[in-house]
Amino acid sequence: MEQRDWYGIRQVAQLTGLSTQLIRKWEERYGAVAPRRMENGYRVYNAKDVMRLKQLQKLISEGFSIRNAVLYLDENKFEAEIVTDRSPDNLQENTSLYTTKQTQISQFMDMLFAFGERGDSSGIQDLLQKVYSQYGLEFLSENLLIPFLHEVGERWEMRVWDEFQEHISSLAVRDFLIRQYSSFLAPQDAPLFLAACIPGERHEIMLHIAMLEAAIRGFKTAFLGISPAPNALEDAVESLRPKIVVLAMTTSAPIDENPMLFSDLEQLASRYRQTHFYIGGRGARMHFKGTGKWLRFSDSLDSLFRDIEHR
Amino acid sequence: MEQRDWYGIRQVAQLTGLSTQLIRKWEERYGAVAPRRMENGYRVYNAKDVMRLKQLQKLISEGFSIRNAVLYLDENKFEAEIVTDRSPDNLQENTSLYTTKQTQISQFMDMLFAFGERGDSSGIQDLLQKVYSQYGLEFLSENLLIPFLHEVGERWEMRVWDEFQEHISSLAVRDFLIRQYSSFLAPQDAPLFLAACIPGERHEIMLHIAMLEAAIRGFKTAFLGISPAPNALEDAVESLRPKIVVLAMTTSAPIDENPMLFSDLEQLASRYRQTHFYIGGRGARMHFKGTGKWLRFSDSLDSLFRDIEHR
DNA sequence: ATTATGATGTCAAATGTATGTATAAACTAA
DNA sequence: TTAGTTTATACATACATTTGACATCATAAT
Repeated sequence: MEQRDWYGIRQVAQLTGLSTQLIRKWEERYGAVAPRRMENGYRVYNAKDVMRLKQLQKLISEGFSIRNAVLYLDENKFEAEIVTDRSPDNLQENTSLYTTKQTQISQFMDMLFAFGERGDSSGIQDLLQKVYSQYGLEFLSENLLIPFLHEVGERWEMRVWDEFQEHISSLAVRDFLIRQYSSFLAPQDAPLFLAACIPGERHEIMLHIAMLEAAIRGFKTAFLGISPAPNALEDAVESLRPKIVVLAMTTSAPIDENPMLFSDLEQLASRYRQTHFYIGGRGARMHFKGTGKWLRFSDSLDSLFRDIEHR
Repeated sequence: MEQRDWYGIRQVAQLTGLSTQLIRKWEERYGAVAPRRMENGYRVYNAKDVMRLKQLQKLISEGFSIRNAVLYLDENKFEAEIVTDRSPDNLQENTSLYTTKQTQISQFMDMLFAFGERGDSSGIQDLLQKVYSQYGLEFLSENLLIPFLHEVGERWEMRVWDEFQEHISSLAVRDFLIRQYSSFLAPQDAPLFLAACIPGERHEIMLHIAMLEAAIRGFKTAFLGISPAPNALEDAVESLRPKIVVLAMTTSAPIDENPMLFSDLEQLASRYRQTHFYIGGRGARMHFKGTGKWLRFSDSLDSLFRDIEHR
């Protein structure tokens, strides 16, 4: 999920904006987090711990005391694990101890498709919530979200599913993601992550996944939305001065409509060198051959951040 | 109302606008509420307590004394849910309260526009959250959301705002609404409320407001999304058998593209008589003259539900 | 008209709790 | 050494609770 899967207390402090002492006190007094320890006793945090701290900050900003915020999160965690038995009727849940991770994934997928088939948006969202809080975003995203969205699209194109099934399923995923990333509190001076669909593009969901990842990493996020006019992107960059701009291009349509698209963007990127411009998606992978100097291709935030570090 | 069912006195004060001292005094003197206590003696309120305090405020604003308001609520414990416009003994015209509310609204609006101006999505969402929990959806929707969205559109058309400011502001409102209504858990067998944009229509936000209202009223909600193909709506109705279908049509574009639109929909509606079909929005108000037999015009869920009852 | 009474919101003091920060002493790593 | 981590303790500020006082105002009694 992150560049690294563990953090020292100092890094956690920097990522959350909390002091190291406070992080320890929250652990001691309220059980806010439960980091593992190295042999020497040093605390070792994982990405989930960092997320939890950020969620606590968000709750505090909404009027919770830290004590109650922890209670609240723990309560919801409990609820999230009970939800398991809301499986559709035509599937009986197999809670055998011998289920491997693979079979569990395919069980989740089956449930998702069953929910989507009957247009049960909240069923989808509850399941995603459960998997998310149990296994984290990386697992959820790679093993469930992306394959699910992909096959939902397939089923629609193959006429296996009606359009409404595709729409409701996609929107359920979108709504889930929106709920997640708006539960993080980013510090005022955090760098900005701007996500936008390329003119002519209408698939926004991958961007929401990226935004959730960015929010977890401590960015403020802004979403420019579907198909903004060409100059809207420039206006936004000019005003917001984001650290990163990510553009989605899942189909070939945009390049058909405007063959100059990439060079236009490259030129825009060259004018704002404080901002890193990336383009991603299937459409971009197919057509964006020349790795531009200022506009680059990236399919995952992981590779994106690696790229930034090596610039 | 919310998923969570306990609040500290601080949050209750924030939610109701009462001071913590007053909340305690009301409890001590009149038994206004009876919160449980934590081990340390701190008060723990539940959603009912908060509701009750809000009802008391409403009664006081209508002229009741606090003492009588409590007595009134206790006497009418079972019908007290609807305490709307009951005339009190000594009704005094309190214009001061009204004007302060007016200035408060315009203050909120100013803040919203300030946030929107700098593309601060989470600023918008936090403010909406505050107003929502303090004054409820009706107030928020009528006095802030709809005027705000309206003027955001204006500013964009008048070139006062750039497109990105319009997009980010609208999306912030959308995300806020999505977060709200997905926090409602409707029972499995609740009637379904299906919202969809008419083919050619791309404004989805009003539908999200409607969905939130429906969720509050206990409906399961489903959102079919932007511009579904003509048959997608029929497929969805056929499969999901919603109790209510609401269609949004804010512009005139759809009727220009397909002059038969209304009669097509009327025909669809006539085939599913268990389902109530409504169409709303500025575009519909302008063009939908003949009040159809099965497809009807409605601009608010209030009027919609009144209409259903009188059918 | 003046006074007494009661209702109500606000304030203050005394006491305990919650929470963020600071320091000391021991230990670890580079 | 020097900087960072650990535990433990101390402390200040903010917050919660109880109790009672007080000012204001409307209403009833004088």
